[in-house]
Amino acid sequence: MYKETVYSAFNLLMHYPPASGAGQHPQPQPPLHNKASQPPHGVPQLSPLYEHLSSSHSTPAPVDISQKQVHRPLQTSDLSGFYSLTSGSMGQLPHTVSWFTHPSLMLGSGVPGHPAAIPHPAIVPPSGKQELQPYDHSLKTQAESKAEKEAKKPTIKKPLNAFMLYMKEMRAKVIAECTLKESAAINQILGRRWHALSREEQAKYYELARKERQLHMQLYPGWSARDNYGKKKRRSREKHQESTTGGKRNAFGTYPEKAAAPVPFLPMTVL
DNA sequence: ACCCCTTTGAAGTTA
DNA sequence: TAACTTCAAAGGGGT
Repeated sequence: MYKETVYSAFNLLMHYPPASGAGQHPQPQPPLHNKASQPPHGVPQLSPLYEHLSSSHSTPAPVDISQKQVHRPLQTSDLSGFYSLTSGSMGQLPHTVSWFTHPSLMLGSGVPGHPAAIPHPAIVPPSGKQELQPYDHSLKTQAESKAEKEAKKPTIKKPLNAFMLYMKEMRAKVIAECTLKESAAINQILGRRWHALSREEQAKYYELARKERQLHMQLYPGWSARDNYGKKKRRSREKHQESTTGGKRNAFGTYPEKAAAPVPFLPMTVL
């Protein structure tokens, strides 16, 4: 039973129907939450990463889920075993490890007694911390307890986009290449590197992100990005606009008018 | 302790 | 429908 679950989850991950339109630029992609939407344009066929996996990995025969009826939404527990089994070996894969190590895919919520039976990292308490000990709820009004109940609902995080996946994979490398530790500076470098990537290289991450969104949709069918709106404490809108939309985003989606924070001296290879 | 910074992209909201 | 806003990750810095 456990093995079956692991295999079916693995097959699901390995054999999502690839998108059509190979060779074009991967963006923009239509929203996947739109059920009527077509597969994204420009996303290549299964990336070399997955070809490598399907050809060399000693797994059961592939199952084409496009031909297979899915009778219920994929459950987190369906994939928990997958994570615990694969998280080690997948680290040796070429190109990237993010697909298999990304929190949204590290679905380890529930193999009882298994050392890897950790909560799904995409589902976190709203505060991101351990919950406090309960106290006397009878002292609260109904509205208060309802609000608290709502607040205690675990937060399902957004799936990572292509750039986030790229950052996750490359951050350690950039940090190793320079002495910087500050994430803001690292992210500036990663942003430049992202633009320096070829379309094919970027396409790999767009494809991963697309799969991630698909998996997220199956795991959490009713979830909407709106669910997390307002959960972060943010500074006042006025101040925020000042810093982010003081200038319009350019074609690259950045804010050219804004004075870029100086990046300390770095070797040319880093930038 | 907790928000800000900084990046891009997806998705939600507003006009 | 275009423009705008929010949130995903990360971790040092600032309050």
